[in-house]
Amino acid sequence: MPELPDVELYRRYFEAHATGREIAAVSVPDTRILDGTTPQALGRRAAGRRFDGTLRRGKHLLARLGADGWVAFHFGMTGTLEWFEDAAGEPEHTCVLFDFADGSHLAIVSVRMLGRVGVADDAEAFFEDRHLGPDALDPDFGRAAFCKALAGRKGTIKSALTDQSLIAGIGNIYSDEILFQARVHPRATPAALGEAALAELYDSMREVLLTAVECGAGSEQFLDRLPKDYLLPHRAESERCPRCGGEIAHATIAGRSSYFCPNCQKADR
DNA sequence: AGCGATGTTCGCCG
DNA sequence: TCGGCGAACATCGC
Repeated sequence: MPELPDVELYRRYFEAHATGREIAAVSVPDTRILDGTTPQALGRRAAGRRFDGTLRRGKHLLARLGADGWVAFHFGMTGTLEWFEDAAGEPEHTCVLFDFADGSHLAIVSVRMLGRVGVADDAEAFFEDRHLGPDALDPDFGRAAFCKALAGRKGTIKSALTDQSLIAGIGNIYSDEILFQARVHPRATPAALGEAALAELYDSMREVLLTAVECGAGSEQFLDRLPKDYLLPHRAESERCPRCGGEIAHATIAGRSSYFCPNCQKADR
């Protein structure tokens, strides 16, 4: 699940449960998730300190340890955060575990091991190292910057939207929803779309991501809460378009499984 | 049993 | 140089 809306909700969850608690110890039941650090280094950096703020850019969540830098989380395809009070509540597949001094815990859970946990001294440098573009919801990333970022691209609009070095935060699921809402075919090219359609696509991008956060992306009731004309609940084989009733098409585009409505979504608008 | 899955990265190719 | 593509990573569920 973790694309921008999911990670934004993880960030809020982290703020609600982990921020402010004194960290007594850090353990790493599965070190494969560590990226550029060791259990010892992570423990030295965090033990005895408190998380005092969070920062999200795209799908990366960073948690600040005062002047001692950051712990960086990336959730891959299946990673989650889980805070719990009773030690017996430790989830399966816990890779990193923060034990707080008050007896509660925060688990970083990753079933498929595609997530990453690292440390950083400087957040901006961390993002630069990863060639991460501006966050899709960054207020400073406006229509003009969006159009400029996409305009020169030769490939499909879908590959551009999901390129984290161009715009950070959009993955396979939300690129499909954004294109559906903008009525743009995933194989359209930025050049064929032109400035006006790209500007509309920008509006759809913001609207979709903000709506997904508001509706509680990833929660059980999420699909029911979404507006009636959203593709997400119908993003499957032989489903019907919530707008025109036509059959949803499935194709591999930009190397990813893509769902769209061939009737509503056009390559040149 | 086999295939595909919300992500990222790398090598190969046009 | 750019972009598409497939594989790899690891595991689960249909």
